[in-house]
Amino acid sequence: MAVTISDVARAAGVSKGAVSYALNGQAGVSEETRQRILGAAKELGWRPSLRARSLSSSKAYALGLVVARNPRLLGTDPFFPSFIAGIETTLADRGYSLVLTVAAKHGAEEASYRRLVHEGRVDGVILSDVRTDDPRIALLLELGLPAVTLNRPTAASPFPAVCMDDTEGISSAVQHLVDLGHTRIAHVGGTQHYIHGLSRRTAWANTLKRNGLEPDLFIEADFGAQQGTEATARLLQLDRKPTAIVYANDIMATAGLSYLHQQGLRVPADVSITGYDNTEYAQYLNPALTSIGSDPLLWGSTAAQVLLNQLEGKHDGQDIILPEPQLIVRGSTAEPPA
Amino acid sequence: MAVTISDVARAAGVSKGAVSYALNGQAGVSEETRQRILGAAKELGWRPSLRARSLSSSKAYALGLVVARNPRLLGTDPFFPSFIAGIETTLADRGYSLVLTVAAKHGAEEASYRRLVHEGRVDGVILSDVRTDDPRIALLLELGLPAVTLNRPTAASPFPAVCMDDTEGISSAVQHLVDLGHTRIAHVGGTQHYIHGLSRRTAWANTLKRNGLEPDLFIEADFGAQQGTEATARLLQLDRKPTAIVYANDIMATAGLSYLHQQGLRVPADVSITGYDNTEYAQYLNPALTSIGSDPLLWGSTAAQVLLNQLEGKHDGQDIILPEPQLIVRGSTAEPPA
DNA sequence: AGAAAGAACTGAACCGGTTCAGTGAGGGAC
DNA sequence: GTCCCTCACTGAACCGGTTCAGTTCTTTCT
Repeated sequence: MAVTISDVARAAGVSKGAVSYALNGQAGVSEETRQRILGAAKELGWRPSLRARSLSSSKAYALGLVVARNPRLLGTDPFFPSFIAGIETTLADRGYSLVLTVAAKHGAEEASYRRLVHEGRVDGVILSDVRTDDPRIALLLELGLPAVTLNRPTAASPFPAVCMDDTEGISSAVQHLVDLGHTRIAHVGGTQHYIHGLSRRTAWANTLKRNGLEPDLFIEADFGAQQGTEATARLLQLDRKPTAIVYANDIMATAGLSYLHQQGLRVPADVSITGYDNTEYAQYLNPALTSIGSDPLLWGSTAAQVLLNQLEGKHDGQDIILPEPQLIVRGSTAEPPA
Repeated sequence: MAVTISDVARAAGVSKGAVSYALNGQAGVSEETRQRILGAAKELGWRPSLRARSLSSSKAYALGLVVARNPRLLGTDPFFPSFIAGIETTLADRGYSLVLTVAAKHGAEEASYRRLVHEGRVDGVILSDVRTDDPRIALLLELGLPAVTLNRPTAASPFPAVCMDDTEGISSAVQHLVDLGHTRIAHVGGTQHYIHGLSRRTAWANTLKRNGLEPDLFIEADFGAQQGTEATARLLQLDRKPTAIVYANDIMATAGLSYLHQQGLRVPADVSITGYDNTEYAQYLNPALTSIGSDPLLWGSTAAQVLLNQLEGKHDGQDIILPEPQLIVRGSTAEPPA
């Protein structure tokens, strides 16, 4: 079969233990012997068995990601594929793997984390889609599972966070609209239960207030196309109709755009709109969508790095702040109608 | 620490071996004893250690998926997230996990498969994005790694395939256009190197021939927006300009639509277009995009099932044929200009 | 010079399962 | 009554690493 540690030990004329020490860079072997052992290992083409290692060291050499989304809607979101790719760029280098779980139903999420722990599949998890008072924080603590969170949770969390603040992006979108002369700027927010839903709304509101405008045109939706349409419809029924709508993501903006067209409104002549995510198709919409472009790839690779460092006791516990997503102005924003 | 097989054996008054037999439903214990053992296990809350099992049984209890895509473009594709969710629905039920790998660079793909095998991370892999004469078939054979392929490869493959034929969808799109009166129907294809790129082109060509039309308006692109735009531009420069364009996916169609608008052409009044995938945003384009809707979720869950059955020796080797994706007619197709 | 400390390495236990050879009891055939 | 077979189960080896308690030899300190 495959070559084992015993083969290497025999070839190098030492004991199994010595080989283990040499491999892991631990004390207990002289530099000379270490080289001889590593030489023999190389010659024999030895790769230590991950399974044996896992068993004796109680480590999985893998990280987990639990995605709690309706599978049918998952394809909508441009975030995850890139984010996962980012995680992978880090893991591949470090000999770790990613175990991915999709929790469709609500109760399935907690069960997924429990299963990952009980089966010892992973050494830690990356917590995305953090919610206000996220119950998973307590769950992970109970399970004793190390983690890193995307953005700092509102609930007290002992885990390091990797933050990509959406404030600046949203603020500059709103400011951009104010500068164009808009005074009735609405926000179609995502689920406020998610901290990124909430923070986008807050950024929108704060920027309006800074400009002496009232942040009263708000409707909560769920980041999905359907509710994006409905929210847009409700805004149009108001007495105080908006001349600009800041959507919390591109898909809602896209659905809103479609609805506005159906109602005979021109974008941006009658209504300006902005999205968030800078989805690839955003630039091909008619008109091209002004959006805010984040960097999920960087977010993923950084989160994985922080978690691995944490596992190795090398992380200082500080949150990592990533560059803020930037506004990308395109054709969907213009001066308000006279 | 956690309760082990020895604890259960002691509690039930039998040996470790007996517990193992009882757990795995093997012969060697009487029904009475089996019940007693299972009872004791339940009482103690015993969960057999995946790691120990993996080591002694040489199995990983996990499947692998290697995605070879440029990470930046990965977010574009609505296929993978849903597909992965489908895989998960099957795996979660069977106690397996999914190990996901993203291979950014070209050489990284082979390395990924090798690593999964050498580290014993997975018991089998799902092969997506199958290419003509796909070199991975030989690689997997060399590595002795079981697999299932999405659609039947052109190269001889001993692996079972789970097929979702794109022929009918494309055919009915072309037929739909012919029925509307179009005679110059172009195809902007995806990479022909992928079997789904090739088969869509073939379906387009065959349907035209069946209707006595010449399939001469073909341009190969790479399934990406940029090349979708360029291909559209080239089609418009031809003497024999198309009045309809069948794109191999939605993102190219979307980019094409944008370009047509820029050129002052109206869709569908001047040019009809169709996509493929039925991305969520397709219905929100202006005009809404006629597309072909596949079912990645079903594809994923079925592929995982077939592979697991295969691993347990329960699969008969037959290919599985899934329902064909269907045409969804929307506003982007109409009669050709007079 | 003698004691103590440290470095280099060995041997065996251990992680928690699976599996196989072996044992003893019970039953059926002749 | 004897032989043989089957069934139910045990004990130990095994998977391939990690880790800890010892052993031996060298160095350092007083």
